[in-house]
Amino acid sequence: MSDKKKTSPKKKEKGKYVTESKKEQYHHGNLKESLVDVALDMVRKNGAASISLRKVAKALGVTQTAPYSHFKDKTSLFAAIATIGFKLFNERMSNEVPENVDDKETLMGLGVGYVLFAIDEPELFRLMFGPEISGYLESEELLSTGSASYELISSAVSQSFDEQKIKKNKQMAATAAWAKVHGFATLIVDGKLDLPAGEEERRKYIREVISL
Amino acid sequence: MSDKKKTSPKKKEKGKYVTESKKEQYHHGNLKESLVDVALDMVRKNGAASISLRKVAKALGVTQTAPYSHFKDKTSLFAAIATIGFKLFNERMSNEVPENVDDKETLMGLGVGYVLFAIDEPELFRLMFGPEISGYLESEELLSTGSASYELISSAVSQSFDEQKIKKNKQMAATAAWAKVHGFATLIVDGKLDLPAGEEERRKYIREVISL
DNA sequence: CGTGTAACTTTACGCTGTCAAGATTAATGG
DNA sequence: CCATTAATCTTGACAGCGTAAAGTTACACG
Repeated sequence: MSDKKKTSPKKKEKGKYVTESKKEQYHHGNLKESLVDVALDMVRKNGAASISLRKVAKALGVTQTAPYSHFKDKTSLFAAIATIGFKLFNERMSNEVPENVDDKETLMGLGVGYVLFAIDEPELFRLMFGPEISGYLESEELLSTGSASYELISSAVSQSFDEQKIKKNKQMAATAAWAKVHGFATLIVDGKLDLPAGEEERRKYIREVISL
Repeated sequence: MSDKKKTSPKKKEKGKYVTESKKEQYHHGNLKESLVDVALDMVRKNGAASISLRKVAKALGVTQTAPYSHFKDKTSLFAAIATIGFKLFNERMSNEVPENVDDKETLMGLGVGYVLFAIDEPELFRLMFGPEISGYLESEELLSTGSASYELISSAVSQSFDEQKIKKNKQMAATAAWAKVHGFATLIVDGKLDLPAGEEERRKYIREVISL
């Protein structure tokens, strides 16, 4: 009943994310970022369903309730991860568009980027479009990065149609384009489709399917 | 310490699924079907995530472990529900195809049915294509009803292409068709798209988007 | 009628998200 | 520089979850 306090410092195993050097400090220092880092890793490796706040906390050497100082609940941690996901997603799409191409090629590039991202980051993609954060409206950043994705495609469709002097309803065309590419990505991520092996073969395959 | 056994019969509330009349029998009678019925209801109303085996059991007036006499685990109950889902899904698609139409119209009807099903049964659709049963290979019936869906579309694409004397890779064309319709349905189910109000307006809208 | 077996209960374990209250430390302002 | 405040983290607890193990009931069949 005498020593409640840390007589032995628990011999913390100190994984790569546990604060280094300055041993055993009460405040972690940058727990919030670390939580996102670790959780992002876990999502990538084993999917969002495999995550528990307690495991994330333990991996960082803090107690199970420490995350609640930085995140309202589990969903808001997922939202932070998904936000990162959408940023990477938007970059990936943009990077797939070559300089100085016409609007049709721009649209194609975005679509290829969309699908390639899903291939490279299946679990992150699932989280971004999955039920864990669906209907979560409390993060402005998540909403904006998320809708930025749609804007990319939507405006490319619009411009592509101007270019080709097509008069069809642009909104519906954008929906159709988005649906095709999203469905393709979803089916791949869910293991419903087989893919060619190399990156370039895949790019070619994706282009062909998208253009059908 | 004397009366472990049911001195008072617990005054069972007896919801609509609890076996009627013959009160308080040890054996439920048709627990397996009842479990699926109740769970299907719950999925429809609140989504698969809202389900717990314990709640399903309680709704039927049996103890929490009773379901394990009929289902290996929670996933296999989900698989049973998804199987029903795929049967309804396949019926819905087939019913949307009028008699004596060409292969192109057949394909269109299937697509419209695909999307309409997703609209009418969003939670069931999500379960059918969601992570809960993804990778579950232990139910032959689930696998066959599931792949029947793909066959419907795939063979319609194939015939439609013969009809139109199109020579493109049929498999890729089937993939593209499936992707478009599946992505469309997924986006609707996830609340990412707005829909017209009436059934006929929706049918028209779906046809237009699909044909783009 | 006796017995095996399928259907169900009892009990229990470890894991989960999250709340409330307290301890510790960093930050701030006098 | 010190006192107070506010942020951060810990302790402890609760209810709900999936599910394993072992016991009980009752029906089906020889």
